[in-house]
This record gives sequence, C-alpha cells and structure tokens, in this order.
Amino acid sequence: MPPRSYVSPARSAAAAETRERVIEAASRTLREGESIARFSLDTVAKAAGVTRLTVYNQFGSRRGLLEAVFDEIARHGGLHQLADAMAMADPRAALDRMVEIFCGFWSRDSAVGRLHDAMATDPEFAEAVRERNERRRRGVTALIDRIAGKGVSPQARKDAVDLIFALTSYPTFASLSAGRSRDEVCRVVQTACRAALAPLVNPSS
Amino acid sequence: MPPRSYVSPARSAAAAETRERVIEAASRTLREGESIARFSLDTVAKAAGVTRLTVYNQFGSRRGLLEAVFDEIARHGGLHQLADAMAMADPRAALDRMVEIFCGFWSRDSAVGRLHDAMATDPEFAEAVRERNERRRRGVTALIDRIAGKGVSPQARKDAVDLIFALTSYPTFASLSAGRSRDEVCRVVQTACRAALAPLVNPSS
DNA sequence: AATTAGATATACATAATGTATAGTCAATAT
DNA sequence: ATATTGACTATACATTATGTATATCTAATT
Repeated sequence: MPPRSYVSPARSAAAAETRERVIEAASRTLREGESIARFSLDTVAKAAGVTRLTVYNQFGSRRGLLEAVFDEIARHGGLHQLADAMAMADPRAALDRMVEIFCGFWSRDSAVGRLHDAMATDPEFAEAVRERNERRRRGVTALIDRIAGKGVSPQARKDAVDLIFALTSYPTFASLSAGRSRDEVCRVVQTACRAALAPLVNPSS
Repeated sequence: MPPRSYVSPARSAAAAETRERVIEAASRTLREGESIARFSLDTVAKAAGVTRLTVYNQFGSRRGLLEAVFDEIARHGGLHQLADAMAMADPRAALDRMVEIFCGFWSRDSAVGRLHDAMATDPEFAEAVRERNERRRRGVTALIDRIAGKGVSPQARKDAVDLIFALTSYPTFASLSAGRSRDEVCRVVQTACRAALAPLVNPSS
C-alpha cells in the first residue's frame, strides 16, 4: 500500500496565506516591540491568530522566521532599483544613487533594525544576513573597479570598497539617524563615500 | 538593641577579590565563547569558582555584571592616553592619535565585541554603553571645533562630528577588521576621518 | 468513503534569569 | 569568650523561551 501523496491547490494556497499572515505579524511585532529580546514566537503566533506550532511548522525555527521576514522586507525594500543604478554611465553618479537606494532600504521598515539586533544572539542568522549583504559589497566592488584607474593598487581598491561598504551599512545609517532625516543621512553618507574615492584617482599617496 | 553594624577590612577585601575573580571569569567567558547567547551567569559562576547567587550578590543582575566587565576593560584599554592626545597642538594630529587609541581599545580585548552584541538584547545596558561612548563624541566635537573655521556652519560641524563618531565606532572597526590587522584598520579609518574634515576648511560647497 | 495536508491541543524537556529562605563560617565587637 | 555580623552557600521556586513529541481535528483530494 504505497501512500498516495498529492498536492492540493486549495491547501497550499491556504498555507501560503497563513505563512504571509505570520510574516506580517512578525514584522509588525518587530516594528512595535521595544527590543528583540521581547520578540517571542508566542507573541507572533497570537498576533497572527495561529498556534506557536504552526509557526514551527512553516518556518522550522525562530531563525527561519527571522530569515523569512528579512527576505520579505528585502522584496519590498526597493533594492530592485539597484540594477538601474549599476547601469548608469557615470559610476560616481551610480554610487550616489546606490547610497540613496540603501538609505531608503534601511529606513523603509524599522524591523530591519531589530533584525540586525537579532544577529547578535544567533550566529547562523547573522551569517545569513551577511550573505545577503554581500550583494551590496559586489555592487560597490564593481563601481570601484570602474572608477579606479589602472595604476591603483589592489589594496587601495579593497580599502575603498570596505570603507564604502561600512559607510552604507545599517549600523552607520542608524548611528547617523540620530537627529537626522533619511535624506540628511543620505547626503552625509554620499559625501563621505565620494571622499573615500579620493585615493583612487591620485595614486601618488 | 540597635544592630551593631561594622566594616570589616578582611571581609571587604575578600569580597573585592571574589568580585575581581568573577569579572575576570566573565570577560574570559565572553572572549572564549562563540556568542553572547551562550553567555550565562551559571557558566561565569562556575568559571569563577563561586555560586550563581554570589554573582547576583555582587552585581545585582546580568546587566550589572556586563557593565562591570565593560568598565574593567575600559580601565585597562589605554583610553587614559586620550588626555595627551587632546592636548596636542595640531588638532588633526590629535584626531589621528585619537583614532589610533580607539583602534587599540577595540582590538585589545575581544570581549568588547561581545559586549556590543549584548546591547542588542538589553536596552538598558545599551544605553549604559552609549553613555560611556559619549566621551568619545565629546572628544571629537572638541577637535572639530578647533579645526573648523569661523565660517563653517553648525550643520557642517555636526555632520563631521557624527561621521567621525561613526567611523571610530566599534561596528565600523569590526567591519573593517575582516582581513586587516589592527594597524591597517587604523590607517583606513584615519584616512577616512581626514577626508571627513574636507567640508570644514572650504565652506563654499 | 478513505486518505491526506495543514493546523490544533496538550504535554514535556531544557535552559536561563531572577527571587526567596534558611544555613554556614570566619571576621568582628563587646 | 561569646554573640553577632557579612559574605557566601544550598536549595527551592516562579517565570519565560525555544524546541520536540504525540494524538486529534478538519477540510481538501483521491
């Protein structure tokens, strides 16, 4: 008697909907909660109107849920505009635009801040977030390679990439956000990134 | 029958010694542990050869212990050199020196990284660490005021201060430390901080 | 009408923080 | 000399979280 397994359209649709509902409840809980320490699967489950076991059924673990929330935020965070930015003729203008896009991303949903906090307590989740950040690093590297002249050392390129990577990171954005609007932070970071390009055009130093 | 309370030299000395031992055990546990999530008072107490209740007796709470560890690290972190740095005639040289001192501080004891992780889960501890960081901000502000000319707007000064504050923060140090020695990180941060001063001398832009 | 996927109900194991209460023992005070 | 006191211990308990296990329910499919 082989088990007759099947895929059910109605069932998987309903499951996908509850999954969405849980993710929504989780990001709302992250947004409204005071700290990541108060973020429990119990709270999320109640907010979503499901059982805690349903959360485990859908995401496997707390970490799985957090990753799903991060991906959901990334999906609606405006990062798709990066393709256009990278295609710009002037790589410096592209960098400015990139900074703008990431400032928008970091500021759009305050849950990203809480997710970065979660990196501290869960090394594997931290690694997952870092991997997702590598896309930004690759973008910066590509722009630096276009900006840097032939005589620029690999070390100088690496320095510029890592510095701009740090300048466009969430921690830097959060630090500069004290007493500044999103656009003001963006302007400060853009200026700093442009300044970080200086060693690339004058390889004498 | 008034209670006859008294201060005991031998007793308080012994207490201070166990307190030291617990702090030492805690910072060692932070250093050797993989994540702040694995840092428990149970582990620390056993490592120090005392009971968990003794830890509570001495520090009141997990947070109290973490603050004590932070202060202990700060005491031996070389920050006393800041006074000399601030007294330097050339404020730009003083800034370079300041960056050097803080790179030394962030790299001296890897427990500081774990303590920064602990900020994510304990808002009050985070606030306590932030207050201790304000000393750095005041130092940067003083230097910027010496460097900036009269025609420089308060906004430009604030931007420079906050940017340099972010550049000299632990997160930036940690981010740049991937694949770099302490001195290499120091050099990169120094260059970036010097570049952040550019808007202060030419107020035309 | 039997089966199956998703969700629930309930229970349990584990680990951590924090509080409460009584007890131990050497250092003090009278 | 003896009672008292301060630091530490022993033990227990309440609370909160994560994560696992097992049985049950219900509606969608075969």
